[in-house]
Amino acid sequence: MDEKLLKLRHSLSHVMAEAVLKKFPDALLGIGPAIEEGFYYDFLLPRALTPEDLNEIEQEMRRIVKGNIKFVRKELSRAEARKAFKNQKFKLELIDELPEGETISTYTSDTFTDLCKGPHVESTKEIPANAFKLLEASGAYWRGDEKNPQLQRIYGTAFSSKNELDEYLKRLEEIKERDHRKLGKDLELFHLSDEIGAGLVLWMPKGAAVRMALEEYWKSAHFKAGYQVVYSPHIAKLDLWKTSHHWEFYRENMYSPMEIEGQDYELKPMNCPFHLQMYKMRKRSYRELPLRWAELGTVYRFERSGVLHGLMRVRGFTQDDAHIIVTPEQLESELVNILNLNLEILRTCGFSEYDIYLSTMPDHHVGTYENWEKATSALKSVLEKTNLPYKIDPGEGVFYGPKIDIKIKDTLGRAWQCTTIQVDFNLPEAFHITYVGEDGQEHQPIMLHRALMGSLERFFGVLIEHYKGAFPVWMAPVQARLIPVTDKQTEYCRRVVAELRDMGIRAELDDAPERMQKKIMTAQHEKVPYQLVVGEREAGQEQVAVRLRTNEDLGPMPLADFKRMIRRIIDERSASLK
RNA sequence: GCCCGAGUAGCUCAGUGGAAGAUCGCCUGCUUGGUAAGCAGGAAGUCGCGGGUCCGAUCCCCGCCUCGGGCUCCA
Repeated sequence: MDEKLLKLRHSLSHVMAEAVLKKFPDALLGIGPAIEEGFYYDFLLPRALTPEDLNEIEQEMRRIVKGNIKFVRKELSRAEARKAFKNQKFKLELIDELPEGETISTYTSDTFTDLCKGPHVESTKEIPANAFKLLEASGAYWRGDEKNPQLQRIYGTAFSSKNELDEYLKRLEEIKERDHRKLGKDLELFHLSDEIGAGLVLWMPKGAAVRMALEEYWKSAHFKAGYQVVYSPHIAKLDLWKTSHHWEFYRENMYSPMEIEGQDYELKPMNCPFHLQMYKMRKRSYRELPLRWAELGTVYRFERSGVLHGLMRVRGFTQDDAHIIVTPEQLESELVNILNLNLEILRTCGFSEYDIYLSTMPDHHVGTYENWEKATSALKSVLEKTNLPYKIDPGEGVFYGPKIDIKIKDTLGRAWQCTTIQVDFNLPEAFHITYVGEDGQEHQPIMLHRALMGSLERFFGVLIEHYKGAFPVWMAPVQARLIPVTDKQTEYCRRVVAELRDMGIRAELDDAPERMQKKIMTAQHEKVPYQLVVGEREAGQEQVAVRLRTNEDLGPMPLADFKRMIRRIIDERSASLK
């Protein structure tokens, strides 16, 4: 965000606070910063805000802005500041936490003075009165800590011109239209049923078709990259999770154990301990490494009810997981392999822009500082060698090791965390896994955890929003829909469907007692890539008239030509339709 | 989990302290139509669940559930 916009938004948050104080003179003030998409301010108020309140506050803000109010900065001593904000306990807390020697300043505009280091606009003259809007009120804990009192946060947004505001509001509308929950319902991709339980996904046939296409591609890409696929059960003895340290470090996300014949079993939140048991089935040689075991493993994690969100945040999900056992010498080159496979898979699925983060050692962790250091520098060096720009996320690693997280950017530029690549010295240690080296001695290998799509549920949610439901042909739930012009062509259409299905193409006949135009509209709404219209002319000449969901009409073509075209588009996993 | 808001037909959504509505979809009949909605008829609702107030509650009150927007956390 540029400096000008930042000043504008931050100044508006002060104007908003003034308006709120006029309405609620006893309001206690939290903080009120400018943010990525606007600004907010937190207040402790005597009652809950209503939408009408927001309206009134916004009107009052417009009145204030039009008054050409000056923003005046003043520096003061800690004692003066404490005195000035003696009735504002949250501000006092902030003052007391300012480090010794820090300049303390306030900004006064009109009747409102706030503890603030600035900067601000010179005067509200610089704020266009028609380019800001209050968006919503919600709850927010003081300082983001749920042990603290909950304040009411008012969000607003502001721009340098009405045009930009309108564009932003239009973008919000666009986001709403792409919402995977809405599209998932309209297109019958998935279903979340109260009676099944929150955060537990039912994949409807059309969503399942997309998933199968993804899984098929995923398997072939992994096969080429030297992976082997494995399967493991959904529950395991609680002791396994104690050995792995998950019970100690990850318990808050795990479900309560269930007792089976006097033994405690636990629903799996991760796949790794299973793969380690497979490794330990027998003695392993360095000649077998790197050992790459992949599993579409379904895990269950407890998530607080308030964080669940469609497919993006659920309680049961399938990771495209893999665990790779390497010797220390193989670590870096294997990380490069993973990154390459990852970028290839993401690109094929339509994503070519990313935000990459390197997450370092968290406070609560296992393992030696030395190992953490080694692992972190390996990740760093690989990112640098592959020329991928990244940011450091300090303290955000997993308890057993540092990680690279990749957020993919969709068509609207929104970032979604999917890929995670983690280095782990802990589990090999905890499970005492070894390999016999060239020297005949036992050594401890390093384990890599990685999920590229992340979870199929979230990845699917991102895909739905990215493509707005109009999936590339290779993923599309229905790839071709046969539309007879009259009933007389139904038999021919049935035969074409059978022939296409023989080729593995998801083709369907629309034999509803409706007119062709209606069937085209239905296919358009369902975003079916190819609508094959068949009238007397086509049926008589072994042809189909090909209409694309882009509304483009390719006209009649020999059925054999269409088959060749769709075969090629699918095999190339092309984003195009012809 | 917490704060705020919402829950009416399969979907989207009107509505009312006194007989529950529309559109699309679904079913039936007619229509056989050449690139985005043919005509007619019909079925469909425990008005989220439980309790309370009231002669009477889908509507008012209380509790719960689910969903949405946030806070916090994550694939």
